[in-house]
Order: sequence, then structure tokens, then C-alpha cells
Amino acid sequence: MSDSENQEAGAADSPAEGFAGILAERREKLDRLRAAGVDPFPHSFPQREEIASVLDAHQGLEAGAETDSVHRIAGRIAGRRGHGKAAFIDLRDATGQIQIHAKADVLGDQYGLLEDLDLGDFIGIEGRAIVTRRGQLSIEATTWQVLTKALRPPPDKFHGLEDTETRYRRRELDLIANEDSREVFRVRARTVSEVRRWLDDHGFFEVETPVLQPLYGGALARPFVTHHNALDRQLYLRIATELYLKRCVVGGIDKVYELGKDFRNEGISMKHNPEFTMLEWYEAYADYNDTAAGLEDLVSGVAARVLGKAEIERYGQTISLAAPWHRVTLRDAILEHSGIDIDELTDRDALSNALGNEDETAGWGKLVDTVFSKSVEPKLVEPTFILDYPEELSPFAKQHRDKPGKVERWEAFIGGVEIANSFTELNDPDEQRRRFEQQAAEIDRGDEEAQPFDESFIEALEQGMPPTGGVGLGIDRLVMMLTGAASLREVVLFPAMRD
RNA sequence: GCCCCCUUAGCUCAGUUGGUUAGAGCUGCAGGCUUUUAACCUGUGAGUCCUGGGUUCGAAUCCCAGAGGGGGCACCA
Repeated sequence: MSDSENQEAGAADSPAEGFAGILAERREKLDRLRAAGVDPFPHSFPQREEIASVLDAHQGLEAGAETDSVHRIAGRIAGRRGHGKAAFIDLRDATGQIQIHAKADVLGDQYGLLEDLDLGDFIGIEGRAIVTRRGQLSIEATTWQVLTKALRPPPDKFHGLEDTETRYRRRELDLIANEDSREVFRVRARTVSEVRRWLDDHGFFEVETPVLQPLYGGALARPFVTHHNALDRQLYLRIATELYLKRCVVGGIDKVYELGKDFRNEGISMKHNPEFTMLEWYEAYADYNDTAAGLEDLVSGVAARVLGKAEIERYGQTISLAAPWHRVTLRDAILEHSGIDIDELTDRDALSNALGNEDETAGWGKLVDTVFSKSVEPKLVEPTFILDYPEELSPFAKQHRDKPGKVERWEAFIGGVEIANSFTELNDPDEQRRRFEQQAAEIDRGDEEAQPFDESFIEALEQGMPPTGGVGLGIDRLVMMLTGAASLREVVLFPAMRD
């Protein structure tokens, strides 16, 4: 990846070769601009119009039409076609792309400036809107200026940038070269914005809780560990916002949410990045039935606003996101897809035998989770809530009101991917203490993902938390669904990579 | 952590059974062209064939090891 730029002082007659030569050419043009009194990095370009608004203003004009409408626009040179004493330039800003027609007889002395421009440079231009005889809306430049000289070349103008590694490591090149990629991140931005709008419209209160935590909690995962020098103590990057948000509910913030990064020290895959964006919201006086209705409404509503319709395409099929989604209990889902009844096989060894499992350390809950992940999850393409999980996998969920050993919890799946998780929250402090003790036993048995005991959280529950429903929604995964992306890396600007 | 696949010019890609000096298009450079849009035409430059070993008279090509990337397994949201 290292392009060492070897400059030979004053060696104008022995040009550098290869990529170094390309860089040297650009620097020579930079020098020529400066020698001609041009500032290649001016401070601003005021009163410019966005290209999209120029395009909108002149839709439907006939080929050959001319207007008196003068526009001032700026952008990056995306393409260039020279014709001797005239040239066409494709200029692009964040809103769109438009053609510039530059003619020597109109620009006069300024026409020569074209010589020192390259693909990738930023320029500002002013001129009137015309339509070429091929019907292409264009700006006939009357004046222009360099706004930034690009010292490195852009990727291939036609093929774009295909190399996956470069696309992720140098996302700026991907964004320059690939419209599809730009669109993915526009959808992501709109999604986040519409999710916030939904929460705000429903009266939720946005908060920010600590990322650096003395004790991690709220999920079963391995944390990143760091150190605070002044306090000389170990801190963890949060794996969830759950426990702090519940303390907000205890404090009287009945409807609360946080949208931000969580960090989990686990493997990287098409569905996992070590840092990822999570939304958690909590609503007092609600249970997991209410939160399920909330998620259906949020996801279908956000999709309708972002995509214009509450449906997505995936695996060659159209998937409706409209409510109501399928609702199946975990037990029924596993029974249907694997023939195993977890309500019958309540003994760890019996279930292990039925599954042909060889992992001696896996407990009953773990086995249930494994068979579910393998035989059920990939089949949950249409939006589906899986309901009522075993207690041992859910240390913060309240016992089911009429199913012993189960908790009131659902996970929501779309396209075979889990996008959200929710419980009727456990608010009995003594029961919470018992669950922590259960988790402590798991830690002693060597489970690195078990939940550490959090005394201050117990104290908060002792203060009294009203009945509450809570949801965690994976924003990256939601964006995957809305964009059709096959991999999480396609919707994360700078995914985790090796050094 | 384990298994499989990939890595050739700045970009996108060819490269035959192991055979001379590794090619094309775009980009770059020089020139031509006042309505093109992957503009076109002429000329031209550009390589650590991922890295390090090995086999061979000879390696981009075969073998071994490593790196990076992709996919799968395992784990997780």
C-alpha cells in the first residue's frame, strides 16, 4: 500500500515513472498554477447553487435551447472531453452531476486554465444554462476558478473501484467512484434520521450514557478493556446501553432512548463488526407485546419514508415489512424446522443427544440457541418475531406470566438476520440479584460472555422501576435490509480491518 | 482459532502445457479536433506479477511458508 514518492530535485529531464510519475505530473500542474498567480486552494466559493437545484430548474427544455439563467456551481471534475477549442466537463457535487461546456471564444484567456486541470480537481464555475443539440442540459461557462487541486488521481472513471479491500480501507475512493456506494450511505443517513423522528414523534427522550463503563452489562458478550490513567483503573467499552437506560427509567424518564455505538470483542463477519450502531429504547408501563407493535410500526414506517414503500428486495424476492409480522414461539419454530421439542427435552443431556451435539460444555440454553441459529434463523426471511426464550439466556428479562422457565422476550428477524431483541424488563430487584448470581456461576464455569454482577444496578431497581418494555435494534443490520446489502461492511463506512 | 478461494501497471482486466523482452482498455504525457458524454484520431510512457524461500536450463505460471482480502465454520447482535 505504500507509494513512496521519490522526488528528484531539479530532474525535469528525467521524469519519474509509474504512479510516482502521475503524482509528479499533478504537482507540476500545481506549481504552474501557482506560478500563474492562481491560488490552488482558495478558502471558499460563496453563493454557489447545488447542482440538483440547477437540474430541477431546467427540466424538459428542448435540444438546442438557450436560457438567460445564470448559475454558479462548484464540484469535482468527474469527466472531461476535449475538442480543441472547446471542452465538456462533468462536474459533480453531493447533489448531482451536470455537464459544463467550456468554449475558447467565451472563456478567452481563462480557457487555457483547462490545461492544468485534472480529473478529481474541484472547480467553481459560472455560466448560463443551455441544452446541447444532443439534448444534454449544460452550463456554458463564462468564468471559472480552481477550488482545490487533487494531487492523486481518482479511480477508473468507467469501471469505478471494484477492489473490495481498497473500497473498505479507502472509502473516500469508493465514494468518489461508485454511485451505488454513495446511495447506500444516503439511505443510511436517512434511516437514522427517520428512526429518530419516529422516536421523537412518539415522545421518547434521547439521552447519552457512558461509553466507558466501570462494569459492562446489558448483553452477553466479551468486552473491550481499556485503562483510565488518572483514576488508574480498568474500564470497559460498553457492550450495551441497557443498564444505564433502565436507571433513567427509574429516574422518571418514562420513554427513553439512546442511539450510538456498542463494542463487542468478538469475531468479524458479514453480520458483525466489533463496533456497531445500536438503538435501545425503553417505555414504562409497556410489555413485550407493546414493544413488538412498536417495532413493526417503526420499521415499516421508516422504510416507507426512506424507500417510498414498506417493502424490500432480498434473495430475489419481495419482502413486505408491513404489520403484522409473523409471531412464533421459539419452541414452535424449533419444532417446525428441526422436529425437536425443547419443552419435552428439558434435560441438558437428553437435548444434547437429540441434537447429536458433541460440545460437553454447552448448557441447555446454549444448545437451544445453537439449534435455533442453525435450523431456524436462516429461514426467517419474512419479518418474524420469535417469542418466549429460556430464562438462562436472558438475565434481564421478566419471567413469562404463564410459562414457567421462560421469559417474556422476543427477537425480530428479517432476511434471515436478527435485527432486534426485546423484553418485558425484569424489575424485581431480588429476582435480578438471583439472575446475576446465576450468571456469576456461568463465569466460574468459564463462560467469558456471562454477565458480571452489578450491585449498583440492583440498588437502582430497589429504588423502583415501573413495569417497562425495552427494545434493542441493530441499526447497521436494518440498513443492510433497506439497502439490500449482503454484508454489514457495505453499510459501515470504515469497517474493521487488519493493520 | 480452523478450512477453501483470490492477489498481474494508478484503475478495470487478459496472460495458452513452465519457454525469449508480461499485454489491452482507461488514466498520464505529446499532438489534432468548437456539441461530446466510456467522445474520437495519431504517437508515447508506465510493472517488487503480494512477500520470502524452493524445484527447474528456464517460474506470473509448479511446491512450501507468510501477509492482506473474500467466503465458510465456530462465536455473537
